[in-house]
Amino acid sequence: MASGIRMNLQEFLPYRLAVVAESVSRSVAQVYATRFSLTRDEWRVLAALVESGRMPMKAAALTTTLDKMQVSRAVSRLESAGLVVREEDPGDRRGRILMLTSAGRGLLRRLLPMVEAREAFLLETLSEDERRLLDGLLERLLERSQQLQRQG
Amino acid sequence: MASGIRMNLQEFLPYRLAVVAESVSRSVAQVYATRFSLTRDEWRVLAALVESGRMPMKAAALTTTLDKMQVSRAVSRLESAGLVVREEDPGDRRGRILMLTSAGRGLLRRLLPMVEAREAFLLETLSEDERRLLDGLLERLLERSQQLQRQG
DNA sequence: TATTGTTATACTCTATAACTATA
DNA sequence: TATAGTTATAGAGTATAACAATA
Repeated sequence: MASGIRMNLQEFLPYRLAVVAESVSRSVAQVYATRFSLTRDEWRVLAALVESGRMPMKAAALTTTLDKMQVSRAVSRLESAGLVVREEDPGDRRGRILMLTSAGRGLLRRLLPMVEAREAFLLETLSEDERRLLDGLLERLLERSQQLQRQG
Repeated sequence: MASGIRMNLQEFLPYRLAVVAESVSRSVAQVYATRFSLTRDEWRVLAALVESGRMPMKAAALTTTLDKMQVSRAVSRLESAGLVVREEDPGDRRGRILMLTSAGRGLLRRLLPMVEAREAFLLETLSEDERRLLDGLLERLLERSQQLQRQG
């Protein structure tokens, strides 16, 4: 072509990944946002709490890959909605521990099956081998992209 | 566990995809945002113009998966920066045709090698077979997620 | 001195829709 | 009536940093 430069956006991996991730994200957000009035950050914090029902805020930030400010704000809203409470951490009085309330557990009991049904629908088209492979490929891409970000 | 409900956020596909896509996106944005002061939307519009150097705005919206408003704003900024111009479409006077300026082409000639080097670094860890497979898996996930979004 | 969590601020992005000019 | 593009506006999300309490 005239310009002597090339680029096909459609085949550019970062673009493809962004488009797919955004579409997948929207398909799940339809459940937690539209039907349960949760933001993505609130949903992530709740999801992090499913396993044990309690977690230090610091740990919630790590497992959700949100920063402390995003967690702090999401938790404020969740607490106002009566879905979680914050209590003091006796081991480190700077920290606070998040706990699901029974209302929070109730919401998750209704929400999780819907969200997991959507994930199952997405995964239906992939064989077991393909799922494992996808997982490994994503992991490698994550590591490489983090390496690029560190080197600036 | 006490709650009788389960969910491991780390293994939840929509979450994993979002985390990887965001990290990959940031690793590329370091180039176009930090070094060339472009937003993601501006970068996408420019990338769409690489192949032929000109394109109707409507087509740019389709190939970038941005909506017409996002394209309109990105193009306004790109035009202020002297990187593209809009001219009338003689075939349909509602439409306008985007054209790269020589400054735009010059910027792309400097930017593309850097961006493509990053993509190459990301892809280095994948074999040819794995790249093809990843592409197919992403395509299937995209279709399925669009299906979920349509059904609401 | 460093860390946890909160708050403030400014900035960007997003969603919706009204508006114009054409078709 | 419908479409291409622009503009307006309000709401969400993001980035940075200052701050209080504690380690």
